[in-house]
Amino acid sequence: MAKQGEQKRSRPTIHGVAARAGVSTATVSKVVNGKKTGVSAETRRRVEAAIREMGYRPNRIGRNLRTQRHGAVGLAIVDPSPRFLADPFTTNLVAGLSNHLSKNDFGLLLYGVLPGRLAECSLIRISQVDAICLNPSGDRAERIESMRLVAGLGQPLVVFQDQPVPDLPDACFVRQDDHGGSAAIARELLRRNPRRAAMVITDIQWPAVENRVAGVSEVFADHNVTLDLIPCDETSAVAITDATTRYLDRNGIPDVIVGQNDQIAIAAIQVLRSRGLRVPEDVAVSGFNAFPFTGLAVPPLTTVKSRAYEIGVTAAGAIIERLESGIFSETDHLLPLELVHGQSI
Amino acid sequence: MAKQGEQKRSRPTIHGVAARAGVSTATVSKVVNGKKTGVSAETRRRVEAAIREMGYRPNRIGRNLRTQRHGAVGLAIVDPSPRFLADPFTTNLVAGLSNHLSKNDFGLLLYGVLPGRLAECSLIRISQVDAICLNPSGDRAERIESMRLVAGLGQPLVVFQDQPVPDLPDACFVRQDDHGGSAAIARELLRRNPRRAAMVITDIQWPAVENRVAGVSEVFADHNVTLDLIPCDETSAVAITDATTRYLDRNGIPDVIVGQNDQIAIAAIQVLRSRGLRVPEDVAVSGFNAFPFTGLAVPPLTTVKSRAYEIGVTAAGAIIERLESGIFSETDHLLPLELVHGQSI
DNA sequence: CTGAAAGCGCTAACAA
DNA sequence: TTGTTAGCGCTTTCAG
Repeated sequence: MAKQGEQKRSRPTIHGVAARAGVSTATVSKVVNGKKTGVSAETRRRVEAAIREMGYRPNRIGRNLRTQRHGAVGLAIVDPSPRFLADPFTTNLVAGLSNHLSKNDFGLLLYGVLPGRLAECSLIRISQVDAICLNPSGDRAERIESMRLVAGLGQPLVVFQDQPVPDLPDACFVRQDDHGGSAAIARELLRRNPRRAAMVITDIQWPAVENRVAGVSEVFADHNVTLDLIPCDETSAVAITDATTRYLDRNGIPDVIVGQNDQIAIAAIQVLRSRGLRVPEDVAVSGFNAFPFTGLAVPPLTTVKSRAYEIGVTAAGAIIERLESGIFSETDHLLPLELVHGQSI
Repeated sequence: MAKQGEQKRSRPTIHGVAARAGVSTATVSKVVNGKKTGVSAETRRRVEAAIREMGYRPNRIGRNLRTQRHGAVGLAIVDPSPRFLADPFTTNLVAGLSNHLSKNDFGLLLYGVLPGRLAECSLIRISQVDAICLNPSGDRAERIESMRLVAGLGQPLVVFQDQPVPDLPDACFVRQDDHGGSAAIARELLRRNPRRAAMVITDIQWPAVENRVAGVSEVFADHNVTLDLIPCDETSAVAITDATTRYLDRNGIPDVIVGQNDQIAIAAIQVLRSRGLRVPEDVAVSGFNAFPFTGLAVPPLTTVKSRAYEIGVTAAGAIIERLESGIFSETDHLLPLELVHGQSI
């Protein structure tokens, strides 16, 4: 007696619901999973009532074991800082990914990983997910190593922002055209007929940074504009202003300053203004990303609108489709970017 | 024949390993789980060899089903915006929570939830985590409703930033002393002998905002300082500057402007400067949060250093302990805050 | 020290 | 339409 029906204050299972509704577990399962067919309206009502009364919530583990699906996607963000969500680009990407996944009843398992420690991450070691997303950093070789490590798990892989690696078996790349975007910025800057430009960039090697530098240097090289790179720790406002100040002290004032992102551009503008220089009259400055808050810069930045949120959404869509069809129908999603005209050039 | 031993290119299971090593699954399980006792050295070696040769990795789901543990914690962030990770406070909290959880081999399942839609979230509908964290918003009644909804699930609950609700059974509150911090800010502002103050706040009702408003108003009320509230959409720089501008046009220039956070304070400073007003000479301005990048403000903000990352870490610690001991040893963690002296007051 | 066996909660054939 | 049943991969008694 008192074996199944009288469950002893532990959480109700499908058996308890079945007993209460006077049906079999199979029927409850059909109702829970919204199967349209195979259950009479009357039975369905009884089951739904039992579910409500008992506060039954299906246990995902049982379902997972049976279906061999986890209903979750993992995201590893490789970042040297424990504050791996500091950049608005990343947070917008995560929001887009998470929202679109949960719309399809997938969860997002979030991991920040220090460079070189990917293999130790519990996402790789133990967590079971249906697909893994990777936001790699470091130089291209390190990034490829990360991708291969994850690809070796034999799970669908989505890589953000990096150039496709052709021989990864079950992988998909989702990125925006940072190269084209920064080339557009550079062309805009050419109107100032610059002779010398400085580009302030992070000292972390993100693929996006490489592409933005490449886009700018190619355009400038074609027009004999010298390009100096100023690397710094972009997470610290002081570090940016210090590095910029040091550059100006040593090299004099360039004709244009290219910010690798808007925060950097704003910091550069601060430095210039503190020296009594006017933007854009004396020095033109450009940003990158155009997230809402950077609209506050004075003067308004000429920048490029990044599409981080859409990258997340696109990735989620690709994963859902891959999981349903068994294959990534498209393995390289490249989102085009557009210039935002401000008054800083 | 060919039933268990010859597994057909799918991942090896504990049965395959057992067959190969010529032992039972129970023995393999002991070896896999590092049980020190109950397995002879010789047997252990054979099993380990089989594991290596077959590249066996235990399936987490099977283990979970048996142990009734999910190895994951859920976080629901209630936010009217789909960009639920826009605020640095939230992202720091998430980073701290995620990092400390994964250090203990727990995953973090992240959900952005629209107000009033919590019940529809799969985190709530389906049992898939060992504990739930809630970052509530809305007015106190709505927040309490959210808490009760989650608490009704019978899972350990951690609530961020809100005032404790005494009768929630298995819950723990983790928050910082926004009230005390903003009172400190207000006392600092009193040095300017203000008669009238304006506080620019978000139009979303976060508990932190309530506390910050309360801390400021109490101090000001004691000293007969009028306090006007200026609500606006803080995610948009333009909305902040518009609301502030409108206020100044209608009410004239207050003696001090209290920003509910640093972004808002910076926007307010922009507005004041564009009118030729000096900060702090003509108007004192204060911020809140002191995340790295806001050090860039001119003049440097007088603000309060928030401890979002530590809130996340504290919550993770509380959850781990709760899961091990069966009870939250402390149900209210209140982190003290400190003033950061800048030059904006 | 080792193995047989009983499930953990759920789904999906298949049978009725 | 509904129920019976056989597992999914694993851990854990308990008996040998």
